[in-house]
Amino acid sequence: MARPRKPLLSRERIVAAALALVDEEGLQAVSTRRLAAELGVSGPSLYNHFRTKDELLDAVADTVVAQVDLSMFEDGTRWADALVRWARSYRAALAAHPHIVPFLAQGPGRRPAGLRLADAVFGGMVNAGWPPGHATRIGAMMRYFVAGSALGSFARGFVDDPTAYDPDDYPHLGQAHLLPEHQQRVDEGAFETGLRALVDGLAIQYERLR
Amino acid sequence: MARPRKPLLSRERIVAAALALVDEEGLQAVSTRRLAAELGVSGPSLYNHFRTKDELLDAVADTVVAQVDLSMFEDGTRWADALVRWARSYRAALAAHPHIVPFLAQGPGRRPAGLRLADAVFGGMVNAGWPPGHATRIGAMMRYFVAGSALGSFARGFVDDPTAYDPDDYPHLGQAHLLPEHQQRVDEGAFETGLRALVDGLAIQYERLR
DNA sequence: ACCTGAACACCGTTCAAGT
DNA sequence: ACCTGAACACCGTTCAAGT
Repeated sequence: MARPRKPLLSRERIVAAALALVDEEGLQAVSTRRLAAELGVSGPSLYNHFRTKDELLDAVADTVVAQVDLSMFEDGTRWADALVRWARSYRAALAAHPHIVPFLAQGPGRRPAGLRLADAVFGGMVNAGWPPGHATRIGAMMRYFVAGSALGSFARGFVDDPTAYDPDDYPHLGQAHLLPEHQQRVDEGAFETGLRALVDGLAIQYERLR
Repeated sequence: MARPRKPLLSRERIVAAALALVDEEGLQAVSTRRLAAELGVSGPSLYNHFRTKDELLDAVADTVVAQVDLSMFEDGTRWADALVRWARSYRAALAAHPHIVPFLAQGPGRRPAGLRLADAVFGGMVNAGWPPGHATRIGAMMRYFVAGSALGSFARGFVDDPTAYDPDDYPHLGQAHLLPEHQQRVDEGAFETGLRALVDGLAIQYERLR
């Protein structure tokens, strides 16, 4: 076939196919050959659009982070409410694509959407009266919490098998085998509880600064 | 060579070598052939001791989690102080081996040390008077925060290059290029700030239960 | 510029063969 | 039981060749 008159691929098409594959079958399913096959081309074709597979995954990660709503840092919302709304949007964006989170959580690097996110939360906190050092730590701790919550379900981390929890070894885990079936309620409840606690705790620190 | 009179390998030796390799060169450096070479044997030999590479990594993850101190849940420490001490030990254990965290954060599964940890924190919170549902959420949210903080440095996620942060695009990131060189202070400060906020926020919820 | 097949140096895992 | 080499079906990436 060689070069077609109209390109078969584009960065956008490749990223979309890669994200679909990550979501359906996990990060390890994304091989250059497999991804190329989904797109109807041969493996090396991808290297006309991305220099390495890592650069491709960077682009995938950035489209996920680009979904996070940042408007609350510029529309006059008070800082504590802004953090809550932002954290929910941030978690929703990441939890929709959990298999890319380990990759994405390595930091923004040079990814534009990651940097915009860091810029927005830092700027929002500074404008709300937090000293820069505190603003940095708030951005960091929120990323810890959100990335950790999207990285893997707490509830689904337990096996769905009562015999896995010997009462002699684990006296308090008698109900743990029920966690997987309540996955969404447990994980969202824990996220909301933690988010509430984090923001309440920050409010105490904010008062001390006055 | 075939079978030696005394086994060349053991699960313990394999796990120790794998952990060293993960720490020095990252998870992707741990291939069966490479690991076997470090141990002076051929690749397939590992399959006499572990059924799959994943089972081997499970064992590596479990030795890391086994380092976490759980004594504060049984020595009469009050719940809030116990959570703080536990979280610090938990984070220290994971942050010492950051490359295994994405694997480990998928949940305890059937790993004994992971289950002991879940059992201890849940039992500790229930014994302190938290209702079981709250105790579950506390365990989950602490895992989110600790795993997220150990998964990747916040500070090192930024590139060490002033020109990477165009003021037109990122008006508040003028100092971001300095973050990597203060990595430890920034990350530990953010962890301590977040931990304080989480526990203070939980204390408010605890009061409401009375 | 953008695709191809061939090639290189790797993977995880299975298996028959050796002691 | 526990090691080996050979083999299978994969990897990421490079590169010369094609239009």
